[in-house]
Amino acid sequence: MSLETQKSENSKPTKLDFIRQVVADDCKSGKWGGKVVTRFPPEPNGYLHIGHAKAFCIDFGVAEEYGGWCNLRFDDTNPVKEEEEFVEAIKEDVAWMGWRWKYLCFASDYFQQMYDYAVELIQKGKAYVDDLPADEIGRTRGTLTAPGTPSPWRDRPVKESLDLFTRMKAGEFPNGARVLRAKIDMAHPNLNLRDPVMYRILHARHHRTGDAWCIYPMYDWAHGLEDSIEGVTHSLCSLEFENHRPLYDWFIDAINEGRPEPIHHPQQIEFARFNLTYTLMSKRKLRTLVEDGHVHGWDDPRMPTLCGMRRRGFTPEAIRDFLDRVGVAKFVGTSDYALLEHCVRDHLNKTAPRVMAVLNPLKVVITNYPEGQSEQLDAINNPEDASAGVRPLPFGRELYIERDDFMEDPPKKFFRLAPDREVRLRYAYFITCQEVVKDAVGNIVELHCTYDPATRGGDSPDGRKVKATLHWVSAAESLPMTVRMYEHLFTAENPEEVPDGQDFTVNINPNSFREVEGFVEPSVQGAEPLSRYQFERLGYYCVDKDSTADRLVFNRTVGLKDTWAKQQNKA
RNA sequence: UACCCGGUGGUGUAAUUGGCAACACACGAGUUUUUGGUACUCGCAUUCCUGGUUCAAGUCCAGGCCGGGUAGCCA
Repeated sequence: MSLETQKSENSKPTKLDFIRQVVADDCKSGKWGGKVVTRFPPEPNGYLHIGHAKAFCIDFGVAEEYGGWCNLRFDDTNPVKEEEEFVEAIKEDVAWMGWRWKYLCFASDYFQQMYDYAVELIQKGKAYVDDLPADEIGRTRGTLTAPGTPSPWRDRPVKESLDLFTRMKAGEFPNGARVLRAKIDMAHPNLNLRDPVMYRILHARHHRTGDAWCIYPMYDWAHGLEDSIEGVTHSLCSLEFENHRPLYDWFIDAINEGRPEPIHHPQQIEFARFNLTYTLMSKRKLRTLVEDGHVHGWDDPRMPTLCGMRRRGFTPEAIRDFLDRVGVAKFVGTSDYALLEHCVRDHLNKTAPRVMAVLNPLKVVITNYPEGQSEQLDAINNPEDASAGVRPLPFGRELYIERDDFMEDPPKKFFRLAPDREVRLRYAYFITCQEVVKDAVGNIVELHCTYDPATRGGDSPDGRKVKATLHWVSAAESLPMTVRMYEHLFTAENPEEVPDGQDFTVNINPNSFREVEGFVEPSVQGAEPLSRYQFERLGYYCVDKDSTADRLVFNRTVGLKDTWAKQQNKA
């Protein structure tokens, strides 16, 4: 299959980013025999967020577009930090985003192979066991501007290193007693090449290998080998590993030196991670938010975690669309949260059924509507999708409308209900406000209106117009519900930007969470958690997992664009 | 003050590899509308700076400025 065909089948007319450019060129030149193998290599020590999603959408996306495959590989080289629980959560999130891995892999599956390679390096005089304590290794590494100094054990005989390394593996030494180091160059301007540690002693139970090992490979030693073993052609990663690439190359070259069958040497390409306005991506800071109770958990709908965004009501399609539009480059920028919201609205507009709900109810009594009577009206489920059909909607004498939709003394541009003014109730009737009923202190308690029976369905036979259409629910036949309203978690576009000696928590938005009680039309009865709706004229809402048979709970995913509110804010 | 990588509207990316700076979002102004939604129209840039090469430079060269990454037995 030709590249062109492939691309058009995936209907991605977008120009190639610099990574896809390289991959396309490699496919054309036959560099890897036309093969494309990528991988997404998370460490199973936390939940995935939108930043990870950018990475794995590139990994899986590139593989798919060029007829190759992508592995999901857990980088589980540090048993003290990793847990099985996260393996499952990560698999769920990647799958939810719509990706299918070819092989499910674990770095720990390659421990023996890595060990064998390490022994070879020692035999070649390219690695040595160092007895220096950790702090001493740190001190002798030098600084950014000053060279390091060689360890006194650097030139110890190969035989001795071999013996010591074997005994490290056998468990003869306590944690931290010795390490295996690559013998490269203690004066190298790239600090990664100053005899990096390859193995450390860690007497810890591993979530997959149990007690089989008490020495564990360091990331820099392991990662390139994992890619090599899996035949990864394009090892895509973030910018901070640019400085590590020479080390990975050195390791593979060192292994291949004098080897009749060279092992596979993957090509690493780095791209920039991305930042999102009003959002924090650092795992440590997200943990602080959870542990200090600023949010209600890792899947709090305000969190940028995939589980949080899922609970919020974001769709995988919208997230992917957003990531596609953000693009790939080497410039570390900050994407606009508004773009994410746009993508979410865009997808939900096409797919979410419409429903009417009132979040800040104001009672309306239709005084000329017969008491005790009710009727069913037809409502369109989705004007963007004719196949979604219609549903019945109960109408009665007493209704609720949104408090914001009435003003006793309206300004010039206010089109909604006001005394003596006529508006349309969506899919129902034209009504006219006749009387404003207030309590003792002057609060508006209810409105008395009359309706025009001839406008049933919302059209006037005489052709007269109204300036506004309001959403509403029947007081007698609507369902009470709790709605959780979310705002940005931070008030600052860049939450990291803080005055003097303060930390990011000063930027936390105290109003990011608010619960309101409202009413929704009866058609949503029994909706499953994660069901998404548009509450007409309000926004997109999704059923929360806390919802029960007798109490509906919704999360606001994102509001509709609101030019009226925008004008108000300017005034 | 070492090494590596970057710098194009407010934001994020394009520019057939030297040929009229394009797209989306945001913002502003309108049209349509039984959602003040959607859709549609219009507006919004001295390509970080200074020199150089060239008929022609965002693109090539030189110097500068600014930003990011790097000193775990973390990944």
